Amino acid sequence: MRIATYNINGVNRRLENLLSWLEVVRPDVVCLQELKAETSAFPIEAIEAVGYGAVWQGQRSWNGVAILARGATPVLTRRALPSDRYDEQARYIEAAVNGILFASLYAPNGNPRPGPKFDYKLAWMKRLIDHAGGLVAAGVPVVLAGDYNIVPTDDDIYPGHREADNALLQPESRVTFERLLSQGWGDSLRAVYPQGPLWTFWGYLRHRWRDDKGMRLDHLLLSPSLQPRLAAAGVSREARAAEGASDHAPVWIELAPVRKAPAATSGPSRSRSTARSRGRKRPMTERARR
DNA sequence: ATGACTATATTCTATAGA
Repeated sequence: MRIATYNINGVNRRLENLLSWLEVVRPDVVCLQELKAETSAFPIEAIEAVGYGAVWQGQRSWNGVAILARGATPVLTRRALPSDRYDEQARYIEAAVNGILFASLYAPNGNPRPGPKFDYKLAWMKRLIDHAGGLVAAGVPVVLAGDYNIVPTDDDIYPGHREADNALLQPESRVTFERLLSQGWGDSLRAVYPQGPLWTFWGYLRHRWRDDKGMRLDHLLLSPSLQPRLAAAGVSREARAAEGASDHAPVWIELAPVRKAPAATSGPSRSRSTARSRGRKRPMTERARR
């Protein structure tokens, strides 16, 4: 199952970029952010025409989130975070597809700092953490996908940057991301690529794309039960390189199918995988202790 | 300190983004 998150930066302005990317990558589920369109202006007919169903929450001018599913309509579970007093800001939508719960979230930017926008960023993240904690406690399989507007570590921004005042890098911002992970969520891109550049955003200003000076802002967090199924991950840089592209690239993961319990009549394929697991090295923690 | 770039609404200018 291929899952992607994509800050599209205007779903109507970039509809052709979105459709051509969908037709090439064919993800099973896509979480979109920054629709920049009212709910009534979401291009559902064009999206259905390439084989996707969708749920979405729009807003005039800014924000806006959606969840797309190939060959299915996601089952909506909520259109905002609980106790969200800022419902006019369309930043969260949640829906189930094939037994997995998906959230598409667009966290506040928070600049300039200090100020009310930074306060709102931290307050919104606290509401996300409260809700996410409930999802982990419930034990359901969940993917929290979206633009978190947080650079988690110094390894997630181009070297030599001068962004020290940026709300996306502040310790208070990073702590909220760490609190999420400490609930048990797995940062899937870093699970596959533990170190090194993994940019998902390159600003339009100052030739950031040409110079490959990016940041990692878009994250796919997996609930504990899904983490063993993580098979591959990547950033669709070709979409950022395209004409008229969003300033974000799509980020994707591949989840392996659920392994079925061995049936009594299982054939030769089972013995092969058993042999492979027998030859596996001992876990890192065990080796490290010696 | 400012603007550079790209978007939408407030539209020959302002606001937001990151």
